[in-house]
Amino acid sequence: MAKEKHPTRERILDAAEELFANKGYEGVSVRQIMRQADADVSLAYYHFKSKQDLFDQVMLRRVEYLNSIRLKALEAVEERHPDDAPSVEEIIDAFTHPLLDLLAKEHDEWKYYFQLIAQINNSPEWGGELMTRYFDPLVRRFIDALRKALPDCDEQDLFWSYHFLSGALTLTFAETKRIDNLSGGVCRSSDMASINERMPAFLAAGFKALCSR
Amino acid sequence: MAKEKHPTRERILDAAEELFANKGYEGVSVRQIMRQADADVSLAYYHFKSKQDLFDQVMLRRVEYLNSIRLKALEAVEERHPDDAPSVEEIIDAFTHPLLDLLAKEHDEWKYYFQLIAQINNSPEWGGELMTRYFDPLVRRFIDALRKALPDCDEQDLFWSYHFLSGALTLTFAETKRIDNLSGGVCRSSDMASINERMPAFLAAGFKALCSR
DNA sequence: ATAAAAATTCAACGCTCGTTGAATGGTAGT
DNA sequence: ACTACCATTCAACGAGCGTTGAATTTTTAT
Repeated sequence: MAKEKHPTRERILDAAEELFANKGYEGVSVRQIMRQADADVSLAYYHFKSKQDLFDQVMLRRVEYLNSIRLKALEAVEERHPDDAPSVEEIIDAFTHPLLDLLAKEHDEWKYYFQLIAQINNSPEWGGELMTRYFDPLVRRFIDALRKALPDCDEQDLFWSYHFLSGALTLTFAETKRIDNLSGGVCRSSDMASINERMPAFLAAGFKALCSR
Repeated sequence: MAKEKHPTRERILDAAEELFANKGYEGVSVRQIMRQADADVSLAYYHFKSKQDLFDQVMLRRVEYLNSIRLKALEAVEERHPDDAPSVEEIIDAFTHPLLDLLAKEHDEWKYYFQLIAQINNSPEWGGELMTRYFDPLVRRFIDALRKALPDCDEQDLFWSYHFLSGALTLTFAETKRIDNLSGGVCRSSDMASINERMPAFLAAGFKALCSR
């Protein structure tokens, strides 16, 4: 496993990320995290202020990079269309593709982070606030782009469409293997290439259907 | 509040349902549940075998009724089409409408149960297994109906489409208020009528787009 | 080599956790 | 009135919780 490559602080973040993703914030103790990180319990409180702070740092570690690559993907699409508006599908693809590509890598570096986001997005307690805090500016940027691509779209239709998109995307992150059972092995939760092929088309059709009623 | 109407066992289930939905299974203690149910801690272990059993009974209490009304809705749609196949939108509507109607009631009887389902569906740990156990027969029935409505659809496209549907639907259950913030008040998470108007059309367009590529 | 700073270890705090067993009250049938 | 039986209360168990302070080792800078 060669765990000793990383400095302690990162090993703690790695362990916390994986365990929070699997069991939820309350389902994991600091002691369990530090056991997995192979370090003394009190080191958690040397490197972080509290369990909650550790959780926050797990979230923050990756969120900026995530937002930056998604913004770049959107800007690239827009630069490809200096005159007209990009298609709905292109915009949605810029929103989802960067994430699914990270998940498609053979190592698990991003897997647990996205599982965590899936849980947060669907948590009545923290879902609204955390997702807003971390992703709102980027999401507004994408919705602006979609509004331009669908100039006659009612605002409610636009936001509800994004809501459906968000649900479909984050359930994909959870990788619960439900679809593996349901499909009898025809589909696999971890098969991001298949999702990449299908999700933007599926969602773009939904946007267009709602916004041109 | 007039809590004393219900027998103890139901009061415990009510309290557990609400607290599990808000904080997750591990985020709530049996003591908290019994405090909210206004009963002694040990009564939890008189009426239920363990905390896990209490959770299971919370799930089981409503799942049969849920499956029965959704099956009836599908059968009603099919009876309306004795010769041809029902439309994709009608089938999806039968899948979602009964649930959203329960959520639309002014009291909160069903709210917490659906929030719980939203969390479970997106939980890497239990999501696949629990959802499969409780909803698989019904879901297979609906997918069969959709397959008939989309006879040329590839199996992978069909299952992935259902996956996107499931994500969109369960995020709606979570009622995280994220869309309230994002839309600046234009949309409200609790506005099931608005979702009822839009979700079947959105998802049906997605199914059709994927299945006729 | 030495002093300062960073990282790690050890022991412990008060508290809550899930769970249990034994004692008590209430209610129905005889 | 007596007896079962169902429902509830009370007290407690060992274990694990988040967190802290002080002592110790390791690294860095002079």
